[in-house]
Amino acid sequence: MKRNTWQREAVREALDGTDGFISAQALHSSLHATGSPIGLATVYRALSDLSEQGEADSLQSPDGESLYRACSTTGHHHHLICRNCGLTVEIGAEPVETWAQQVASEHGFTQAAHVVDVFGLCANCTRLAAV
Amino acid sequence: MKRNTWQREAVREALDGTDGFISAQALHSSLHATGSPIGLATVYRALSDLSEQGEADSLQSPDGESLYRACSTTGHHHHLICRNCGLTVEIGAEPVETWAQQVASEHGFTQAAHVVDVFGLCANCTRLAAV
DNA sequence: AGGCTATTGATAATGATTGTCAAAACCACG
DNA sequence: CGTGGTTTTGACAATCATTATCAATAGCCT
Repeated sequence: MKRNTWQREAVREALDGTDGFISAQALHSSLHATGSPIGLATVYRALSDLSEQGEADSLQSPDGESLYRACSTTGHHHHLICRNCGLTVEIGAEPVETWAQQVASEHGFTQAAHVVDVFGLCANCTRLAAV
Repeated sequence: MKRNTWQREAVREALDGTDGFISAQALHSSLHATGSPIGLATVYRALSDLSEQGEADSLQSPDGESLYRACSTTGHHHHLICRNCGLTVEIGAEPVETWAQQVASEHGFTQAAHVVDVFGLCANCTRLAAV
């Protein structure tokens, strides 16, 4: 059975209060900074639970870390991420969904899953970078 | 200056002779299996070099390993990968390219890059899995 | 309240990747 | 064909994120 603990709740809230993606390590530090004695292993467990239950999304940073994010929509969606400031926009991707399915079946593949993330510079960072 | 060594050549050839993506570790084992005394660190270095020079593509497997592949086309393309046997098909993704650009600009993002990979089970593995 | 069991957390273990550094290999050049 | 200066190699240690271990704790049901 699934039990409710303050630790899990703390992780959920910390995620909610964070803009963009954050690593398990960073989230743990952040919690410690606010005085929470939560353990690192617990943060990892809570995050992978949340991710499994669809309450959080996860992706891998270019250098191999797993990053997590609390997502407002529970359905399937993708992300548009500013590579400079981390700002993240949730985006639907209907055209991509159908395209992925089609390409997969064209080649005889089944159980197609896909990784689709768009990295760029948000309007703000674009302006700053132009200077 | 960049020097040519048989080790670098060996890594390049091993990559060429491999279907689909392969991890640095696996490539190293594979080389050892053929009698090559090449060192693990060297394989890592050679792979990251090849990847930087655009002679190889790299991506991260769902469990965080870095995988490499020699790609036939040097242009921009994506991959359809069998998550069981590693079989890989290079796919163009025109619809996705335009979609990504469009979504990015809709949100004021510039310099949009994207990660698009489709994982599934190839026809063969699908059949095996059905048993 | 009592008991059963899931969860926690400190720490060890794992596993991929990168750093270190002396020895060996490469590449002009004479 | 040697020689010298540098790059590259490779064995091994170090790092870093993540996962496993396991006794102690804390939830939840009755």
